[in-house]
Amino acid sequence: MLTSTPMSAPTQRQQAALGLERLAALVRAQSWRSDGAPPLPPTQATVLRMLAGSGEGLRAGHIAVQLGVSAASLSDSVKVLVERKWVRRSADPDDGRASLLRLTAAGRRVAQALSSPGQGMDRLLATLPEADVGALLRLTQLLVRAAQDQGLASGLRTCLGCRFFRPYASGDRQKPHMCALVGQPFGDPDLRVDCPEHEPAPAGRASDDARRLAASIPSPETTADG
Amino acid sequence: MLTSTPMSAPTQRQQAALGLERLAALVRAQSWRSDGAPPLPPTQATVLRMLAGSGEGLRAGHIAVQLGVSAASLSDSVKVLVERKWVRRSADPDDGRASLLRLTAAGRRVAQALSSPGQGMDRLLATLPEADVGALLRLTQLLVRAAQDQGLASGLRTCLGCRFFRPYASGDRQKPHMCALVGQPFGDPDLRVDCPEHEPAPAGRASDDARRLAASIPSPETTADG
DNA sequence: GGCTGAACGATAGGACTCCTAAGTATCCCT
DNA sequence: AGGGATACTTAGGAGTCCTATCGTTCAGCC
Repeated sequence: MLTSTPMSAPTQRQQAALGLERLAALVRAQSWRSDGAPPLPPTQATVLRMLAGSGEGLRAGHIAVQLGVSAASLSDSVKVLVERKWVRRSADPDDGRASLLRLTAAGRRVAQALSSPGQGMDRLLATLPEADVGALLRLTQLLVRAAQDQGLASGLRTCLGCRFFRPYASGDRQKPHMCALVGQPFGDPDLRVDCPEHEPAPAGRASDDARRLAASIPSPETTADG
Repeated sequence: MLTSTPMSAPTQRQQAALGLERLAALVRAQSWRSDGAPPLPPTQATVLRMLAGSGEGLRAGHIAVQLGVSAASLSDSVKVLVERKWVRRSADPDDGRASLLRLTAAGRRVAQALSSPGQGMDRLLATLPEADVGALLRLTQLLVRAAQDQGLASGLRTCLGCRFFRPYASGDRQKPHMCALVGQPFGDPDLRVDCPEHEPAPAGRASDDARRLAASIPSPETTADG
């Protein structure tokens, strides 16, 4: 009998991989149809959002690394954004070979519309209870971190992998983690994906943090209202 | 009052949205570099995996809907797969307009290599503790379900939204849910993304299930081993 | 100062993905 | 049988992404 699927029940990992892949496809597709805001191609939208989140401009290479695409690919997208007058190149004072990308006033307006509540992903996440959003945030960080470790992307400025990050160091249940830079406790919901103050941690420490964070489950307390 | 960014600290939702978007980009980029297996373009890989998971072939429209792309887009990808002799079209006995897509022997080999452990997403998920994989599975289902509700994708055969799904109906902690079709209890890790036996539930019931599942947090018991 | 190798980034050429619009064949309903 | 809806394909065009190559600049070295 040679059944096409060797096991009757696929493993949880396989199912999760399928789900994640499907979700990724939908997330990307979402960008084309964002109603209300101008329907931008997905990569362009992402670049605009990244620029909006970083006051003084970003280098092309930095963005390419964060998205896991080649410098050439990114150059394509930037070219279009420049043609549309949403992004401006300016010289990087620190490096004559590089240029800093900044939003123009028009670009800032577009970026604003993109990340306004009710747009894109935000609309999906609004359907989740708060505790789940925190859990999702933690999981995405772990996975992005894993991707980093495997050389798929590097240079992401997440709390995980930052030398100032102290997981479960505050003793506070609601805000268990600490940022050693600002000296303040914070919780899963406050984990940053692209923190301007980020400084990379030594490789060993980062993996260790990841393991500690991974072993925990967000505390049910925050769901009190069931 | 209409402030652009009301708070200096980004909300958890915005951070999660950023993380999800970044993760989606990485997930997609991953496909190009899968080492060991042939580096397939992401959409083609996804289609092959879907076909591998469904014994008797799928209709083009079904796949398009699951991926959230237009029928025309999907037709493009299928054309390439057929040219490469990995997929074969055969007549759908039930509908003369449609054709069923099936893997050829060669296609089956490729698909197998793609989903073998250690490939693609599986490698990322292997870094997570088991309980987190379960949590991720649940979250992806909720989000995919939310996407369905918003008309971004329909036709996905997830447990959520299936008329046989009974969340938290078994009383068993480890396997709290029930599938009314097979009459067996199962847990978060067993939730299906693309179940062949799926039958859609009435709209109201589905949303209700989603809410119940959303309100819960995976039980820490499954992590016993810290 | 001038040379060399590495790094940043742009361009060229090609493949893949995705869209809308329009066309063909089939199905289903009246 | 006729008419509208449905499944799918084709055509045309834009966006994304790759590798390979090139020009510029930086950093280290003579």
